Amino acid sequence: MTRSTVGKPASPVMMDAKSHAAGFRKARDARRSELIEDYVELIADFLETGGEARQVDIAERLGVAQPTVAKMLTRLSDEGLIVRRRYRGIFLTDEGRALAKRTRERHHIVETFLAALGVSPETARTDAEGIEHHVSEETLAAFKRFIVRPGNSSRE
Amino acid sequence: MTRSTVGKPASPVMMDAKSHAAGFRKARDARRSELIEDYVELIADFLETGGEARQVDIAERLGVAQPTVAKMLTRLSDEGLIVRRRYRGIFLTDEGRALAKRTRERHHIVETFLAALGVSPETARTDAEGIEHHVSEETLAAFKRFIVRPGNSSRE
DNA sequence: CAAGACCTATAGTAACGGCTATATATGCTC
DNA sequence: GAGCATATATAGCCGTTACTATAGGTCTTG
Ligand SMILES: [Mn+2]
Ligand SMILES: [Mn+2]
Ligand SMILES: [Mn+2]
Ligand SMILES: [Mn+2]
Repeated sequence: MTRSTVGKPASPVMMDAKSHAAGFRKARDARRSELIEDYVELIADFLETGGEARQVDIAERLGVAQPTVAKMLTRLSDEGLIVRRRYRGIFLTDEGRALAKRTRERHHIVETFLAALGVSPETARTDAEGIEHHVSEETLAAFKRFIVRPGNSSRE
Repeated sequence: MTRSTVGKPASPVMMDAKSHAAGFRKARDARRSELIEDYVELIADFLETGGEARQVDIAERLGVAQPTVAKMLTRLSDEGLIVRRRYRGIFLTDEGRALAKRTRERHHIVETFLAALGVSPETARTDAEGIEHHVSEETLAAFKRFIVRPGNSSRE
């Protein structure tokens, strides 16, 4: 419609539509992998803290019902990230282990960064749980730099 | 590390299950409001940059199909955030406008923060689109502090 | 004012992620 | 080894967010 902007008070211009859409798309993609990442990371936690990764344990940790976990595990299994051994627990494939490693490192960096920024440990933990999935490599690098030398991150 | 037990190679302990679950729950809740926030913010952008907020425009910006927008708008309308005027575009209710304001401020702070941290404008924009929805008030305050005085964020 | 362009609505489908209820398999204990 | 407790699987439901295809309005323009 582009009605003639005569007396209008300097309306700022929106960003390029294509870039905007690309940003939203990326966020949607991240949303789709959030759960997978959390599951794989959690399973790795269980396995490496000496315990087994059983459905009931995972369900309790995530705060969801056991059948919800069962269904999700089918998806993880379909994607080749885990192996299920009935009544023996869940195990990670090589691919799953690799994803868990990356994911956990990223999670740790995000949480540590928030704490370094002055956020309380409790909030850092909570916020990191969601933020982690939307942090690009570049931003992650910036977080790392800040953790090492707070205050030296951007000023040249 | 608690290397008390013999043989076993220092298995660290997982955090409290209840807190863990609470964190996941909060992230899930945030996920449910992500879309609503993005829509309302985007509609406000359209309206305040002199244009109209039409379904086709919104669809293009978000990178989704028009019927997807139509359905989502029904939800926004049901929740009292918008008013639809056929062929005249979408308008925000008072409640919608209030949500848009909060959301946009938060978005802006997150993006500005990332840039201040040394992240490229492009990446800052992209990452902020996802991160914004998972940033608590406390973290937002920390971001603001950093923007004002980079490097002075974590001192008491 | 009629045609066509453009916008919106609706129908039908699918994947995902959650739930409850219930069936079945396994492991433990006596 | 039988019984019971526990873990897992399955069925069926729902809401959300996407899609395509298509029908139906409205606006503009020749
Ligand atoms: Mn995580
Ligand atoms: Mn997470
Ligand atoms: Mn936003
Ligand atoms: Mn967003």
